[in-house]
Amino acid sequence: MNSPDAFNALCPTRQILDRIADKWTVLLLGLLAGRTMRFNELRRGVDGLSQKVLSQTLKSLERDGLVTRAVYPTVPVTVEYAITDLGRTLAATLEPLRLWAESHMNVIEQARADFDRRQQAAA
Amino acid sequence: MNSPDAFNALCPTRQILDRIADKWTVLLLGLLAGRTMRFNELRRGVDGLSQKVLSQTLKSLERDGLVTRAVYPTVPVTVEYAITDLGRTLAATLEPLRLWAESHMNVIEQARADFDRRQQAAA
DNA sequence: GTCATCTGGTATCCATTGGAAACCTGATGA
DNA sequence: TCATCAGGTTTCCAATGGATACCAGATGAC
Repeated sequence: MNSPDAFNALCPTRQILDRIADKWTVLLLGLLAGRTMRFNELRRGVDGLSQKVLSQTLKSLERDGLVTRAVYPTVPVTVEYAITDLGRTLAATLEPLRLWAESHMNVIEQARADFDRRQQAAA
Repeated sequence: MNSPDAFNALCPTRQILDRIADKWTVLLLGLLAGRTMRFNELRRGVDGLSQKVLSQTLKSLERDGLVTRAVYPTVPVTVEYAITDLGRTLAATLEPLRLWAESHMNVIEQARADFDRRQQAAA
């Protein structure tokens, strides 16, 4: 048995990395790490996330054992999504990513402006 | 000026998160954190990454100030990509992600098998 | 009685993206 | 004279993404 290696396209970790290195996953697990939430609540919490993609993303998170899905036969139906212990370990890994983006926003925007100006000058 | 918030679709951090939460970015910065590398060297290092996408990804990493690109007029031409200090802070944030994928591979695969079996049983 | 509303989805359609493969330049070696 | 190298760009097709419409089933407003 070979050791896991995400640099190898055939290693299962590659596909796992593909799923977890995803902006919607980062944001959804960020919310669910705080508390259990309902479908439309998640949708409202993550601006710009369509119903279709939310549904797909939650399904794959559930399949991977990162969240659980509970249906309550109320009217209208209530569906609650909760993070699992495994999901919590991933959320702890993903949170720094969101925080990095937020704290380096200005530096990145400056770098982009500089790059674009150089490109402009070269043309 | 509002504080950065990746949950808001219009915040620049959302777009930044979209770029950094990407499997190719994780793997490329993982390699470049080790040492400066050439174009085809990176391609060989990241199995399954096409030339087109490598070129695009490197270009956006350069624009964001995460890597630098140096061209040497040898024959054939030599192009070296090096990580920047800013890129190094991101690489440090992304590495745990790759390690998480590698260390939880078995748990995830087990969860998937369980899920699929339950789905099968329900059908 | 009838219509609009709620939830948690699917179904459909089109635009964007991704990957595979071919092509390109320009010099060099067989 | 032809193949080869690096570092791309171009082209083509398949897969994904997002916007929108639709669905069930009950409930509340009118």
